Amino acid sequence: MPTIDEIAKICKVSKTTVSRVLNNHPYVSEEKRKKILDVIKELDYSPNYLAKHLRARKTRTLALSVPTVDHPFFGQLIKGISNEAFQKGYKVLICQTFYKKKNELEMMSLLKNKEIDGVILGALENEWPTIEPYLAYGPILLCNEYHENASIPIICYDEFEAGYKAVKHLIEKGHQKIGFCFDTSYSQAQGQRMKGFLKALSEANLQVKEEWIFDGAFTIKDGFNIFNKLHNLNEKPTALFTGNDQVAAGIIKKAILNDYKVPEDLAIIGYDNQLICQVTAPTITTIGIPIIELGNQSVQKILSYIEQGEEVKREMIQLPTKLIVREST
Amino acid sequence: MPTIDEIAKICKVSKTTVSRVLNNHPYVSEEKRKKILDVIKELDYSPNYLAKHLRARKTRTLALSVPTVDHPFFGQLIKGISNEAFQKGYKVLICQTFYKKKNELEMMSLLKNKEIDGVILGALENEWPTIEPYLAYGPILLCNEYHENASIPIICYDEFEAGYKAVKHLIEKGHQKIGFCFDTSYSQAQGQRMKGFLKALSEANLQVKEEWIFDGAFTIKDGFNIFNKLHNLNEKPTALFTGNDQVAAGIIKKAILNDYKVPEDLAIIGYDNQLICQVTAPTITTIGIPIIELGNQSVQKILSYIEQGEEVKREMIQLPTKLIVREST
DNA sequence: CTGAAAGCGCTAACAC
DNA sequence: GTGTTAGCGCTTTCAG
Repeated sequence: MPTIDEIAKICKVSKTTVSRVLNNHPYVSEEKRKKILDVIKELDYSPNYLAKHLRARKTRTLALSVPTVDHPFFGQLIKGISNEAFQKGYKVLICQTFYKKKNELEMMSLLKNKEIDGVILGALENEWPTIEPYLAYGPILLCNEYHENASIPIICYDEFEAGYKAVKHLIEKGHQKIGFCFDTSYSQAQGQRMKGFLKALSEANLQVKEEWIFDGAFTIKDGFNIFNKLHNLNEKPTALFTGNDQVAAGIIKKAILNDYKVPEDLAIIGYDNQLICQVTAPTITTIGIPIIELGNQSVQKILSYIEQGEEVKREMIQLPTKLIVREST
Repeated sequence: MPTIDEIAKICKVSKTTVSRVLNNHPYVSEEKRKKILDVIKELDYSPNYLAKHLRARKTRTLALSVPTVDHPFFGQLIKGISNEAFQKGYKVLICQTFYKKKNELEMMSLLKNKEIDGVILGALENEWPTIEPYLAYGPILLCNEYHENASIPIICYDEFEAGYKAVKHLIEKGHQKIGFCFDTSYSQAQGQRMKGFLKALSEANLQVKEEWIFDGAFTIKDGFNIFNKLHNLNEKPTALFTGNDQVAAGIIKKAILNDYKVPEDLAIIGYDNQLICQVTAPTITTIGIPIIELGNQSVQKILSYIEQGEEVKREMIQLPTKLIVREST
């Protein structure tokens, strides 16, 4: 790969001039510009990323953390964020936390290394005080997560209201024994969702039993396991707010195999409105989330901080969700 | 963020010495090493990625192309590849082609820019001659794809044999009218798969009708559409090799809704052995692919080229697949 | 309009 | 053991 110096030498100009045509500066004679452009094309020259950005002290790449990439929700989130970033001329480095604090911190240190210009947290593993110091190195933003003390922009949706309306729907369907699932990361977002769940229950003078609350709910397989636990309970819930369509699908499958009638014996409500909701039997009632919009807004917000060079401040953008009723409730 | 110079100044040593302790070189007095380490920790110093790698002329990052990230197969592939690369101290930049030649070339140019050290193609959109020149800038490797002329390592599995055994299974189940689906990218890998399909048919003296071959088969929704097309046919196939579990799930759902008996009226075989195979009713017969292994081997192979600095050469590693029989056939 | 020179932050000969 | 110096490839003053 030729360097800018070689181009300059061949064109018998200084590298300054080459740099100027590369960056579309004015004040270069048409003649030289043309010649330089020709040689650039001929030698198939392309400027060195590392050198260019070392000089500019920025990288035009963002990092995005997710628990794992092979989950439909996060797959779509990544897709949305990558597209939007790409259109603005930024690249996205995907970092999987696998629910480990350590992996999250390793990503944060990319910010210190100047390897990235900003971080979008699609998950939050560490306590906020652990993350906060990294703000000194670049903007950080929470997407699809929530934290009460985080002094950064939060792009999310109203998890409380989503939890509330899901459970309210189950209650209206006549259920009194309602369970809840959350994934391994007990995030504040899921805490909010649970508060909504509890509010709906208490409004109807209902109680939860502790054994109706299941954790580790993320995949179809987790759904299988949760069903097994539920099935072994003496007093079983008759409805479950699973917080995740994959989990819902897994539970439904096992329930049907064990001669439960869904939704009569066990009503199930998912979360995310993934396509899988439409292929199970019965189909899955769920909460629809504007994933792409979540991604777009996150990118726009973080880029505005990066490009203005302002200090991030706490602000919260909540996107609307909707209840989508199908056969499982 | 402090630089190496500041550390040096504070410790009253040259930056060479600081660099030496940073890189664990010998020949630094214990005393100075200790002092330097202390100051580094105190100032929370961390070396600048851009500067370090500009100097070293490498980036320790790989690019991986996939059609789109929000598809279970590619999600798992990304996960496997990222993990393996990460363990070896490399980062991976995910690039989505969305089946566009242009996007693929944009990724290839990262190699020219020295923004990445190597490329793993998880999809192949352009013709091989278009890609080949980029070999001058770094190693390229095909993963989960196949191309007869590509002079690079190919980590794949025997698509021909997979197609053959899938269709053979359908024939053994008594089917004579068997259809085939492929996704929008008519890759050579899928070509191989189709050859296996055709071989099995011809061995049994069976014919395909052109209208039994469906393209655009990638998602659950595509499965819905394909079912609709099939349903409108005068002469319908009684079995379908869908090439994809999501598509299989979509077709099965619509078929059941339209009072087909699966597998009696329409047998369906998927591809990939995703968890979704286990939650549909009926469950899906499929071909199991060693996705993680595919990723591991790809990373190991490309890193060996990057680190040895050798020219890549054609070599093919084929991993085994297996037929997993469930209720849909 | 154009070029010389400085410098982004780091590593590695090479000398001492 | 340690420091001086050059240079990775680029952009940007500043002077002409």
